[in-house]
Amino acid sequence: MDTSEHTRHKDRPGGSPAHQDRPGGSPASEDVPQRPRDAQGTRARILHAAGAVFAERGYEAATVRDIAGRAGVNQALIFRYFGSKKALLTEVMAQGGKEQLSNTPADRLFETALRGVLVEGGKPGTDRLMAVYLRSIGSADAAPETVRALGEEYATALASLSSADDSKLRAQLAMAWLLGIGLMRVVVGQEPLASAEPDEICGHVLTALEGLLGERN
Amino acid sequence: MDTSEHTRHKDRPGGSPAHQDRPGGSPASEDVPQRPRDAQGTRARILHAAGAVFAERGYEAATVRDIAGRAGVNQALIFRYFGSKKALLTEVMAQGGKEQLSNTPADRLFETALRGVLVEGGKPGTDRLMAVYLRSIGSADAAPETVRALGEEYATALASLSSADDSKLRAQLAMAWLLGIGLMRVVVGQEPLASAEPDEICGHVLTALEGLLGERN
DNA sequence: CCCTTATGTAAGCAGACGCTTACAATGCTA
DNA sequence: TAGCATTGTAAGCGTCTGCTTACATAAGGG
Repeated sequence: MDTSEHTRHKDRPGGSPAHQDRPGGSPASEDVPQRPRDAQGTRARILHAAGAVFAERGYEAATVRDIAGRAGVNQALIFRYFGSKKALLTEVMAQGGKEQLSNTPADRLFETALRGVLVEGGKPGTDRLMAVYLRSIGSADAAPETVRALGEEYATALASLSSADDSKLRAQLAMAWLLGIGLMRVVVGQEPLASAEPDEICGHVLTALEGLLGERN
Repeated sequence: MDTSEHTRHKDRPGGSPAHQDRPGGSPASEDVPQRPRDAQGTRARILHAAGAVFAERGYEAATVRDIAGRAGVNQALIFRYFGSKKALLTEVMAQGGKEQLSNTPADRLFETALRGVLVEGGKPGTDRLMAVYLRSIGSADAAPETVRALGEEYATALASLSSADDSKLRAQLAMAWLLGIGLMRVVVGQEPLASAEPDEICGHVLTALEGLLGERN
């Protein structure tokens, strides 16, 4: 069928040996103009590119050749640094997952996460972790496990807000809503949900969940 | 190293030439004991097998060889009857999608759909249409389109319950919750959500959504 | 009976895939 | 300068994929 559809970054054209300068807005860019043999930098570039490709195509449709091409790196390095494609996905998912959890008080956690989905999910600039989750959840078995583990922690934190005996179930229902909204916006793109203002969605959802999460019983 | 990750149904084991009689508990089995050249029956068997395989593995991970094997049919027939793997998915998704919509009054629609997800989604016996949606939504571009179209109709019907000016957005939020719950139960399998009683979940969700869907403003 | 059409089968094609291997640079240290 | 581990590269291996082709049956009609 298609075989084409996405731009094939063939390879570096001529004899120029591989280094292609700093790609630009790297974080806290050192003054070092060229670092031709930088393991950490290469690892980071691979991780970043992998996040982007997984977010765009999902785990199965993404290829290590695509990732290597986007990172400007030989694909053999992916296996040197990460071992396998699956391990790469796991690493991508693991990075940055728990930061929000430890930096946010429980009673602000849900709204923060929801706004994260609403804002971060769509823009191509951000790391789009949620898109990786949503697009890969059906295929790779690593994805459901990671989502389950991460969701477990969110739900536990969220459950502490309610003293109901089924507080965990309630918290998981709230998390499920969050995921569903992300799915509809990012992957399905259903209107008017996909273009609605985060504030409006937040208002509706938080109002509806008031009883579920906050009630004394 | 593994490269495999999921059980590979290698191929038909021995020299036995692929025929393998009527598998037994086929749905509403006609009395016809053997119909060696039955186009409609073959088509139906392929569709049924495709639904099962797509539901279990998702679109990308499912192979036409798997589907053909499960249907007890030569894989070339899949392309004769459906043209392509993607067209097969579309057909699988299209079947039975709108029946519920036309058979259910709007004010019972959401609960009916929700219970459908909660009951049908898990059991391996049923056709598990929801599982196909959830597992394939990230990969095949046919899936998001179908989900969007179907969700559009559900949301429109649901929106008629509210006279709010953003009633459609509200309805889509409700549908998103439904999808998210299905995702968490069927694909992720997060406990205690995955094993919770449909009645309990229904109660929580319907209570929370009362204001969203029913309110006069 | 042959001819045509519908149905099923066996084999394979061309390409993409994850991953490996053999080897060239590079930098560090002694 | 020699030795060595680290980092990067080119090429390909074996397998799987969706899909096609050439051919075997079966039914039906003249």
